[in-house]
Amino acid sequence: MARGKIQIKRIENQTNRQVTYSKRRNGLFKKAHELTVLCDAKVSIIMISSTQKLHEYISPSTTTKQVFDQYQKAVGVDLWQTSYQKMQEHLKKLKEVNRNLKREIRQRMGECLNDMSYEHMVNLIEDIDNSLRVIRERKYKVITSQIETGKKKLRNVEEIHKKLVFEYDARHEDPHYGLVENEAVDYHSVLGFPNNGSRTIALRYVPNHHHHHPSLHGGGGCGGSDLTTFALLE
Amino acid sequence: MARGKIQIKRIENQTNRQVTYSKRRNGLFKKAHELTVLCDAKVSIIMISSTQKLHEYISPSTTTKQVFDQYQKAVGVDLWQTSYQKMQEHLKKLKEVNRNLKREIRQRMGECLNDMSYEHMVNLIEDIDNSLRVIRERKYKVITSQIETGKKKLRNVEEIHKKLVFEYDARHEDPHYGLVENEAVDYHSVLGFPNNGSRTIALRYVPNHHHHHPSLHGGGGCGGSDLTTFALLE
DNA sequence: AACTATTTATAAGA
DNA sequence: TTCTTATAAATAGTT
Repeated sequence: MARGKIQIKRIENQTNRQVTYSKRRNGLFKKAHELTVLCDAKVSIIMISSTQKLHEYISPSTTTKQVFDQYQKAVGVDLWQTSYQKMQEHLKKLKEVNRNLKREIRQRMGECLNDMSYEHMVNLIEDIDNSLRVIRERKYKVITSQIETGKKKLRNVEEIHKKLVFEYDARHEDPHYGLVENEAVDYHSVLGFPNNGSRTIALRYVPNHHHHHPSLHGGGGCGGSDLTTFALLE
Repeated sequence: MARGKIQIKRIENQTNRQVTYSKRRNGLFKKAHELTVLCDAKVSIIMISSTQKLHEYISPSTTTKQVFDQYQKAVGVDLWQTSYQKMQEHLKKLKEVNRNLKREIRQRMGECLNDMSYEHMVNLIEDIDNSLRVIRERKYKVITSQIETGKKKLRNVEEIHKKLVFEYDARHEDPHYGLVENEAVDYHSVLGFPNNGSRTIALRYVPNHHHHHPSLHGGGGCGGSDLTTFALLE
């Protein structure tokens, strides 16, 4: 607007364009500020240059966030306002639910009974009583099944033991009996016990040593590392 | 900037202010658009007048939301991004807490016991048992206090009844005794019972009719609306 | 909303 | 970037 009129169209020379951007940006911001003061208005300007640089003007009496919020309220466009509000409502509901759950637990634990009606108390007692019965039944079942498992495992051990004794006796009657190699018995897989039981019984039995006769009643020559262990029920 | 220089300060005359607002707003938007075209830039202007009216300019190549998003990314400052994230974390935590509370309740109600350890189950039973004891004690207390209150009220009624019988007998011995008007006894206030008890006993006693002798054993002449009622304990 | 005297913004050059 | 300056554009006050 000086030294010659210009066409309003993209300035192709990049340097020129940037200079003009800078000059006119200042002009725009100055005008915006004058408008702010003269007319008691609020102005927010955000500019992004062709090189993606960002500049902003905001009236001194406000903040960009405030203007954003007002814009949203006025235009109604869903920038994020609604999702924000929905979130807050969700939060509120969750808190409410939470409070109720906590109250229920407290009541079930015998607290906060002062403001409870007599009828409600009777119902609560009946309810808890039923629950207790259910849980005790469950506990009973667990115990029963554990005992059952224990019995089976015991029977297994006894059977193996019997076999071993039988073989032992047979060998004593006939020294040539049973000199078979690789006769190892995998107790662990037979019993289905884990290796790492916390309480174990060591049976001094060395199954897989060549040129050795198995001995149930333990010879001193058996190293500790060869002990076969049986986990017991905890 | 024409026909005289002006000071950049608030225009007090409202009409002038609004005219200037309108003119300069157009000027600003025009400049913004020229900048957009000349410099290949993106400009967002939001203006709020002193009368809270909102106007905006946005470069044709973009949208206000896009500019907002870019602004947030660039400025990064706490417009709402962080508060949004904080909210989401809060929400997540609440949901987690909620889930745990619900699980606890379900367990206390005897559900979801399959994945509970035996020890945990024993503890739970003990805990619930204690709670039940507490609640039953509480229930007992409530019953006790209600019975106590009932006894007191009963004693009151008996006393009043005795007095009435005594007065009745006295009057039969001496026909001139006790011809006193306004001898009404307010049973309700004496007993402390509410008027609207659901179960009531009607005592046919008309205390406040002039020219009538009180009769405890009810004459047919007594209208139903004059019945004095006693609320019983529910 | 239109007019216009004047101020202001700014394009081009330094 | 900043300064200068001729000139285009914006606009205050008026109609």
